[in-house]
Amino acid sequence: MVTKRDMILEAGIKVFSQKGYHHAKMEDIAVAAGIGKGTIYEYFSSKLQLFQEIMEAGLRQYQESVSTEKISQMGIAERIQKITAGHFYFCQNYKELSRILFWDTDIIDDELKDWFYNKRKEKEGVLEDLIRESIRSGELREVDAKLVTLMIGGILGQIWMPIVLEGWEAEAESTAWQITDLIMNGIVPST
Amino acid sequence: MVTKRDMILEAGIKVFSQKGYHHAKMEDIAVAAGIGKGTIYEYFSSKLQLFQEIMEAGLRQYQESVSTEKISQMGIAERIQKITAGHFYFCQNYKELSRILFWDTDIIDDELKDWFYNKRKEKEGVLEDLIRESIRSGELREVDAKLVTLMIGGILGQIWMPIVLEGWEAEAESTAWQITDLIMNGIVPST
Amino acid sequence: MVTKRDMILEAGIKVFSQKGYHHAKMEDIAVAAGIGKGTIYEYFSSKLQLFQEIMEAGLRQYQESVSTEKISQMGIAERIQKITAGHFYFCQNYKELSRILFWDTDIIDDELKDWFYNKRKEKEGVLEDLIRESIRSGELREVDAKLVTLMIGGILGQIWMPIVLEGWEAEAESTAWQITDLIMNGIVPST
Amino acid sequence: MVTKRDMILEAGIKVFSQKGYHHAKMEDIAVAAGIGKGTIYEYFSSKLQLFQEIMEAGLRQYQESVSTEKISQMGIAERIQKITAGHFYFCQNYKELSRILFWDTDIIDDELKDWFYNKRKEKEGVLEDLIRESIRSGELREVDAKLVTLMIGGILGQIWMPIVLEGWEAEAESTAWQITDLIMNGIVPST
DNA sequence: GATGAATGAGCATTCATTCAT
DNA sequence: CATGAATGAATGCTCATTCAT
Repeated sequence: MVTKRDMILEAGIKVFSQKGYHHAKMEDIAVAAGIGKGTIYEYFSSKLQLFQEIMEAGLRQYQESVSTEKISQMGIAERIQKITAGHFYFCQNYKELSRILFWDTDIIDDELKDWFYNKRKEKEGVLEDLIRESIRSGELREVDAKLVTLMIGGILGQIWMPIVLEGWEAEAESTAWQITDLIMNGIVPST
Repeated sequence: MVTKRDMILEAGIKVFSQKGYHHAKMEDIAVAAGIGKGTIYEYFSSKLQLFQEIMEAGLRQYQESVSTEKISQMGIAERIQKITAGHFYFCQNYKELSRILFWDTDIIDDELKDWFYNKRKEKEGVLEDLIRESIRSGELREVDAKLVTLMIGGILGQIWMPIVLEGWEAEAESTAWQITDLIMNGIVPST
Repeated sequence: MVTKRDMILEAGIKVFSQKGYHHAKMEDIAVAAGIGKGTIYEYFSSKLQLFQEIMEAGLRQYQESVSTEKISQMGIAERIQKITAGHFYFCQNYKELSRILFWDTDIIDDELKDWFYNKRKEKEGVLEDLIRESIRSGELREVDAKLVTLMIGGILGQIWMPIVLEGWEAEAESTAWQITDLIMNGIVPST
Repeated sequence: MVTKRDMILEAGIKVFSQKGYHHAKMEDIAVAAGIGKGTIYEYFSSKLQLFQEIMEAGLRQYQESVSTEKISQMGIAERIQKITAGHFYFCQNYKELSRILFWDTDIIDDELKDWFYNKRKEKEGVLEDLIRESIRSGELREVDAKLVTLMIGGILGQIWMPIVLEGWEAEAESTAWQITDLIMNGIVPST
């Protein structure tokens, strides 16, 4: 069942992603949700708190999309492909939400900023450990794990743009494989 | 000579990068520039225009840092390394400015957003052409030029973070080479 | 039998006296009465009307406490003592109510203000007549009846404070006699 | 010179005394002062702070009006007369201000309330000491100093009403003497 | 040119009141 | 009768911008 709370969250995602946090008026969100302005405050204590909830819920959903934990017997290439494909799916299916999560990282509130930054670091930490592990096992060559993590993170972050802003309708699975290939094998011709 | 206009731009960079566009007050900028609030309006017509000028000037300066046009006889690896190193230099030397350019891309104004997005596409177009050219010449294997461009762009964008937020003091030249190596040769062990 | 209406009045007295008219929320009163917010409106048409009813009922109750009409054969000193003692009783037994009546006379509504002011004038009129009568009969010396009325009214009004705010537990009857003595005989030593 | 700050205080006194704290809008005050809404905030940080300043300044001015400290060789009767006359003057000349100080003691802010209450207690303390002293010296008979203090305070508080609300234009000096006479000698005929 | 006092549009939030259940 | 979710009018406060000096 779609609760009124969900309707507000949905409306918040739409309005925040279109106008950004500061230009989004509570009234806009209320109108988008088809309710009165005051009703929002029955479910959320403030504009900031509504935004935070959207961020948290969005991040939770995103985590699920890119999680590879269930399949622990996976090689590093498969993992990178899974993460990439999951990211693709998420961006394509939750364009507005992904806009909020990956693009409009404005300074809204210091605490929120820190929270979000730490979430990101945490996520990167997992990936970095994975890479370090793969180097140790010989699956990967002796590369700088931190740099590789940044590289992968950057690619994912960048890919959001053409998908959401230009409506790039790439096929997630195969494109994810292409990207994985690039990361794994580089771009020079194999000798 | 440092004109009063430059002082304001400088102050704007500092304040905007610390507080973000919306939390930066014109008065803060005036104080940071050591002048009166009204004086800013002698040189810039509005807060938005001041911000735009900062963006434009910043982007111009950035272009110079990462430009490889002068040395046109360069191989693709050298070019990627030069761009990366230039990016590094820029981020390390203009931390505040780079924060504005690469991080706080809030929805401030639709026109500004479009303008900035187009600048980025333009820059990417140059890189994409370069890659296409290199594929044609056999320097690179048959990869998706667009994906590779996104990849490189993403890496550069991501690298900003640890430098500015965590004070990562990497040696630009050699780190740029490491990154170039990753892009060129991937991360799997060479067979 | 305690009707629901009475419960609301009771709750209103408590909440209004604790928070004042403007800071008292209808919901606070509903909670204090152990009922739903909407139910108040079944018995009172508005917040203001609820307040008015409390004032009216309070004033009626107060009138009874200080009334000396039944015993019309009473001397002026006895009357003053009775009024004072009645006032004492009322303040001690209905602290919250007396706070509303004698202290928080905020400008809530012009009509209410006028109504309350007239009630007061009316009450003072009775006292003033009484004093005038006593002067005529020689019970009192040739004093300004209006001033004496103000004096007595002021003393009663002031006495509320230490009782309610500081929990002054004076014995009503004897204290009322002391006050009467002060009013009657003044404070200079008898020659 | 009448500064803009003073104009705002003046306007605040007028509007607060007419409408009460809660019904007074910042815009009303601005209009009354003939200035823009935002200008008030150049001089006062909030509505509450503006009100506090009015209270403080008013009380300071009141203290001066009723002070008898300079003339320490005064008998108790003269003192009471001076205080009463000062109170009269103040109420007649600063009707609006006195309305705020002596009448609309709404629950606006707990801290403010406490502050005001303490000021009052303090003032009463001085008077009470004075009375106790006069009892010791034999100027007054053995009365309850606290009760007498309440009595005098109550009379003064009450006198405000007819002056401000009904425009009672009594001659301050002589009326103060009448009141003093009542307090000193009571209302019964001298034997 | 330079200034900063003055301005008022704009917005988050509160809460008395309504009404469908 | 009783309820409480929904509402929107009302208002304190911010800050980009103006303009008299």
